[in-house]
Amino acid sequence: MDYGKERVVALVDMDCFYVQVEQRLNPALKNTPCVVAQYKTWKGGSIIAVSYEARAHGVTRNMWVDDAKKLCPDLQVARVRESHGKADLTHYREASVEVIEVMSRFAVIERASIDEAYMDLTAAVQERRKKMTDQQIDPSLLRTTYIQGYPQSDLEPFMGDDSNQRRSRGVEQWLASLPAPSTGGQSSAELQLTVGALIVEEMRAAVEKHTGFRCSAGISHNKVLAKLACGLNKPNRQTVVPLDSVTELFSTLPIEKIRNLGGKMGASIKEALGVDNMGDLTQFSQAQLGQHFGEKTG
DNA sequence: CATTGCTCCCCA
DNA sequence: TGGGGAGCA
Repeated sequence: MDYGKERVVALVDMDCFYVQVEQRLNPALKNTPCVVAQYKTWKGGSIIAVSYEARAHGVTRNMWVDDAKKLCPDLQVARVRESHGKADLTHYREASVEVIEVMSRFAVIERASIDEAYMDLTAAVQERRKKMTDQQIDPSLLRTTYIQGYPQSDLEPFMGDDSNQRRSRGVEQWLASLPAPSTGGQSSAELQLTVGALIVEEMRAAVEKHTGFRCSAGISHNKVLAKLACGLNKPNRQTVVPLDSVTELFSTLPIEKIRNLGGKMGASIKEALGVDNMGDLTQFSQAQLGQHFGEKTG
């Protein structure tokens, strides 16, 4: 039973979604340090979404607006609509529906929150592969894709640190390592992920075209890895996490970075087993985890 | 009062 | 059915 390679799963996450909604409404906010805040009376209100320009100044979610202005004096503030004295998020929910509608053209969507959705792309990948016959995949179709673990530096000893050049070399190396799509009946797991990434590139382009909103995405073999992948390169980028990259990725990954292990659960695992990294966990057997839920990661 | 709001899950 | 805990944004 080759474990966990059979599906292609993606997570799409809108970049600072509430900010983008406000920026579409008021274009003067585009490309500026700005936040969305709720309530006004206490310390200027609390911040619930932050543009990347504002993040560069150290502004974070949950900060008071008055404190954020100290870090970023020309910060612009959009306010959440209030009705009956409560924050009213219907505005953002409606924008979320727009996004979901576009994404649903490509696959069945599982809405995870107002700005995140999972999708199982396994069937869509099989369909797409039938149409692809034996063509090679052109790297220009993976314009915003990162392959975790690539470029392998031993193959690329003199690589600079220009980030798009590195990204691009990684994709080229990865594509070169794939078996030819036409050989054999069923494709490798790696090829499936690549075709998944192709579909997600197209989906994200369609979302931006029809809604104006940008997003990031992760593509892997299960929801936990897709979620982790999505966070590796933001904003407006997507990341493939192949199973072979997981060992290295986990070797330095704090347990609380894994979805559902960010709270007491993760803390209790650390204490009970005396470990810090996901990599340290692999030496324990399934039996030790049986007490709790059964999400596997590979 | 000073995160807040939402969602999922479990249990009475 | 609703409250409370947990996790997340």
